[in-house]
Amino acid sequence: MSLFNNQVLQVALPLPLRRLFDYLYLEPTSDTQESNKPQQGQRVIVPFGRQTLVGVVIKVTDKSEYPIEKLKPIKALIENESSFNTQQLNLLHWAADYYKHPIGEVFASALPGILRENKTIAQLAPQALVLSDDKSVDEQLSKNATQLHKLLTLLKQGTYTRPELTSADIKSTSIKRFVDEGWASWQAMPANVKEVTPDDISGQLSLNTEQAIAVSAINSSSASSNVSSCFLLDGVTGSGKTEVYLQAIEHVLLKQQQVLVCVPEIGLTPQTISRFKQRFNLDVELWHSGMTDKQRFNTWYKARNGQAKIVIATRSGVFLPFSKLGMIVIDEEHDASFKQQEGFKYHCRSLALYRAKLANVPVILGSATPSLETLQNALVGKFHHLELKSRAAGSQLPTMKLLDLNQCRVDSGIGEPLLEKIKQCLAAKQQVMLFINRRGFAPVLMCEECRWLTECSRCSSFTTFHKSKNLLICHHCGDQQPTIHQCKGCGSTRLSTVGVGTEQLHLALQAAIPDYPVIRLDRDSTSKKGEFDAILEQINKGEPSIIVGTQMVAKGHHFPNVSLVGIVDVDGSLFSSDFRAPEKLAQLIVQVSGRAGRGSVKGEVWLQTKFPEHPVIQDLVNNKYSDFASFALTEREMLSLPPYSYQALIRAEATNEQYASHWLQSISPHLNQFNDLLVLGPSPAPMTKKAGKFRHMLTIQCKSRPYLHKVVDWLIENLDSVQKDNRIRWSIDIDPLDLS
DNA sequence: AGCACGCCGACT
DNA sequence: GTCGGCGTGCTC
Repeated sequence: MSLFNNQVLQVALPLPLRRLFDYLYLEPTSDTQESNKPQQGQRVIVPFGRQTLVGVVIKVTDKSEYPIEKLKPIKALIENESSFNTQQLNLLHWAADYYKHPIGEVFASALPGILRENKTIAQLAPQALVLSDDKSVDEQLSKNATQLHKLLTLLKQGTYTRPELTSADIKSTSIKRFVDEGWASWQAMPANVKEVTPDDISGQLSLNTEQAIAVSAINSSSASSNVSSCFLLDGVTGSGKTEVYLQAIEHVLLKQQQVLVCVPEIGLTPQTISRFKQRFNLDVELWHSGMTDKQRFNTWYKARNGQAKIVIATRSGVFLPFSKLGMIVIDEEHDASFKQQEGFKYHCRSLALYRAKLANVPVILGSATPSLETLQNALVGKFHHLELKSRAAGSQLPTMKLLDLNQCRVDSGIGEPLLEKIKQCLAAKQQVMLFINRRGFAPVLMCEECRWLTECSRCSSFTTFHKSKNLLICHHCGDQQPTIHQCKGCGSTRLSTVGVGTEQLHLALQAAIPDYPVIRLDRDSTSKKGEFDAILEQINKGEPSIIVGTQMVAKGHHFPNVSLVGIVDVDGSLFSSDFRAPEKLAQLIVQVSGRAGRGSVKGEVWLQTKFPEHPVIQDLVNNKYSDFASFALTEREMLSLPPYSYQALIRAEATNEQYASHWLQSISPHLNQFNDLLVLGPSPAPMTKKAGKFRHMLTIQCKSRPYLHKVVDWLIENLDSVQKDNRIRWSIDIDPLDLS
């Protein structure tokens, strides 16, 4: 069957299927209709089974693997232009391939929600009020209609969106009058790309030597456009990282390019935004999940037409359609929220590095506590390491105290000396903050007498106590042993679990210290909108109180009256089944140290432990983060853990507990054909929230990243034929951060 | 993922 | 006798 001029479109649909679907594109026959040549990246409406979907054209060709007579024609091209620029198309293909994720979902996740529907970009474009050519407005306006004259004067200068008019104190009745009389009309906002001049920038701070070196290193890299560079801006709290960002950004803006600033989910605070707005008299746009569809579209639109000079975004900002991207900044680059945990499990930092390479522009990764991955890249010279070691005058570090829980009475996880200290602080009208790591909590069985811990006999990690099954399970290799009741070191029967339950802490404190409020701050207590702000406001009153929180409190918020910080569950991190737990703990400690003791009172940070002589504990108390990091890197290298190896994790989910682990077990033998792989598991993951679903996982580890990817590609290609079982839901996580 | 078809249990 | 449970299979 000949297709004449008609073409086949390979279309990516928003489905969890790792394939494209072919459709016919029938050339419009009528001469009156303008011929829209389909092209890559264009959105199309297609019939799919009984439903109608919005897809993205991936390839335009003239043949199909599928019987051509069975192909359906597309319903329509949504518009006559691609929804993605070349850089995005390249990025998204790479991302789908690297993360082994269905390409349709990858493309869908890079579109603002509203464009996943049958709507054209033009019809959604922000509307601006434009003065009509008719010059008679002046005559028709009565002299004393001051409100109307005010609007007229504005419109003679340019076009304005409704919010802009509102903020210029224009009454909506005035606007209505102009539209009704035909003096002005709403039109799709023209690309209003203004040239950035030095006048748009004000309030630069003077730099110290380290900052100046950093700024000039970054600026000279973006000056020579053929060298793309990545910088690790490694600066302690208060060392002025933001000023370095701002001055590097300034340089890029003056070249008339755009800047993307990625921040952690909770990092988008009003303080951050206002710092940018104060410095730059330009469009600073936002991009995060709390925005409405319309707001998100507007940011997307302005990134695309070049009007947005700076976009401050959470992780998905890396997909925005910048027309002239000049630099990417990833602030707090170690933050785990840059990795998406659900669905398309990409890491914003990795995609930013690739995108910057495509655009030939620099990336700045900023942190006071760089991830070991990033630090390793700096060590081997892949990233330029810029260090800011001197901190601004006036801020002093808090004192670190180790509380040996073997030496005191402990009640509900709080050692008596800490409880006393808490009471003292409250009496002195100060605030106390207590941290607890709820995530990744896995109880390890420990001997109370000699502090021996239950170890896995097959690998060097500790086993997790599963009370319900009465088993000791190694979450690293999946090995299961019956629970022991006697210590293998000294024979004692006094075995207990390491780590504190979280729920009781809040209650126990309330009971122990009834005269002061105990404020809980975590995901559970702040799920509703506005709740978080209300709690923050209460804390900011500065009245004596105890704040109990997870890591989310440590980031970005300044509580001026906190003088004591307690980290309740240090041991849980030391013996966690997650090899990254000590790294996270070290980052947390540095972060909370920046929170304790602002103003006149010198702060204290207390760490509670039953293992005061543990090398990691000693390192954390006595040394800087950089010392801890190099120690930790050595250990990772010895154990061949990331970043000295690469991991892919297969998660399987089923309604029956056995299905998932059996299925994964049957996968393992097929991996024997590949050499130099370490296959760990299957091991159980903690139960999902959805009742009745059981999850297990299998980790594949390899020293070569390309080889690991080859293996995973083979698996995906063959999983269904080799091990067909549709009672199983499986997913792949490349470079997993959360091993639970 | 949807959305159908399909074959067995407790309802008017 | 039907409504509806979710197992199975397909979508260009």
